Amino acid sequence: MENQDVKQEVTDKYSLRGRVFHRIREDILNGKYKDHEELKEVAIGQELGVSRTPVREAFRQLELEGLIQIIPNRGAYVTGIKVKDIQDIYMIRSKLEGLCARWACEHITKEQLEEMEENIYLAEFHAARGHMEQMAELDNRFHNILYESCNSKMLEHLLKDYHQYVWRVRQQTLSSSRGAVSNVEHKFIMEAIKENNPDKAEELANQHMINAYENMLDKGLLELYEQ
Amino acid sequence: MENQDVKQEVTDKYSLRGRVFHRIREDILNGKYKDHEELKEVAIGQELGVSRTPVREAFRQLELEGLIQIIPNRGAYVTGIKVKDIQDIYMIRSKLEGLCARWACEHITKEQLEEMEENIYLAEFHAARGHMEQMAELDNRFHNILYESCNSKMLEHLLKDYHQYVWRVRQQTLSSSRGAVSNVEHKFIMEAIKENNPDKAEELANQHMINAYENMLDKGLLELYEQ
DNA sequence: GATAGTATGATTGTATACAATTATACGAGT
DNA sequence: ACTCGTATAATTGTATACAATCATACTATC
Repeated sequence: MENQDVKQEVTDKYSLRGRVFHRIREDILNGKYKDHEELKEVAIGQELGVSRTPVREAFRQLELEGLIQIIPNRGAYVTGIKVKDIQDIYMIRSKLEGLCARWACEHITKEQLEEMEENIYLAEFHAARGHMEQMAELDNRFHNILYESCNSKMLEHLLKDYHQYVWRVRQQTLSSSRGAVSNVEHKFIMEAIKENNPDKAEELANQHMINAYENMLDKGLLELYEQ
Repeated sequence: MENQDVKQEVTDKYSLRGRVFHRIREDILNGKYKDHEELKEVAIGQELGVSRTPVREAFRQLELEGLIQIIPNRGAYVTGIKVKDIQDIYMIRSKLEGLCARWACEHITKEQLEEMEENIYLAEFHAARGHMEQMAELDNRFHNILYESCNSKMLEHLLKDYHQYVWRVRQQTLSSSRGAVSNVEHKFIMEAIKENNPDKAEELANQHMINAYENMLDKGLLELYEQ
């Protein structure tokens, strides 16, 4: 099954459709294409140097991810990131990361635990020096390890999706002072998993998300996405 | 935004792609296409009387839903329903239906509450007479009302997806004696929402899913999907 | 007989051509 | 001036043609 992801990456890298899909996805998430903007097949095809076919296939996928809305015989329109959606995702993730941490207690491998410890150790180093970019990357990686350690492809896939979705906001959040605090929370979560305490791990992961969310609110970071 | 769903239905009904998508989806979920079976574009196109283009677009969507796996330049292979996936989904849904019920306390409309009451009342009637088909439909509808009442398009969409995914299993479960019990649980959930008690509503919805899951295990209904 | 290499056929990936639908502009009628 | 209808342009929906890739079978070589 890990195979599938590898294959997927290969697809995305070498097929035009995959490249178009990821490119448009990025452009929407990064704000190049604004809310309600119309995406035209030929225009995007020309911009990327491909025909309409791979563009259309990419559109179908983007629609299923909720990033665009396709109206039959009319066109594809960007569905921008809504503040409400981000809020909802944080609450949903709160529950699911809790579940993920709970399952991780039983299924995490020695290698994954070691990588977590290394991750946290490294993050302490970079936090002390204010290396924001590295912090963001390490945070990213910590959560991905957690997702992979729960032994559920379903949950892993779901959480990775949401994680991606709020990536931009998250990066800004971590660029604030929360980086160090967040890392300490990671440490507690890891320790709970290590001592195989599912209730504690769940509760901590739960709270970790809520803290991140409230920090975001406090800092007014969501206003960037106000409509 | 409710508009979007309507538009989507129109697409699915009138576009070839939408029809192909739903048809293949059904066929996979209903077991016509077995696990690991290869789906060939031309064959399916001929069977449905369309060209490869709409079939390919449908494939891309099915891949994103995880129902098929596309290996570049090789083909599309059915990813059958795994027992593990169903188990995971029930646990994920347990958490999310809880969250949904919690949010419903604040956001449910008078109309939705009335439809819920009617639903439960009707279900009592059919449960007493052993009308399994109606019970399944009413259960379906109850959960959909709940999803729609939480005021979160994100959560609603997610829960509806999962609900669909385990539809077959669920129907079998309800065809057993649990129908009446399940309806009583619905009643309690509704009452908790009605009296605006989020903690209680969440806990009850939570447990409702776990009960459904354990009933499924007890009855050995998952063995139908054993690989 | 086993294996490596090659040729052939099947299948997918992409581009393009044509059909259907929708939006826009223009003009006639009031 | 306004509205309705029609013509035209733009855009998407679908089908098909061609290119690239992969699987299979056959043959030559050891």
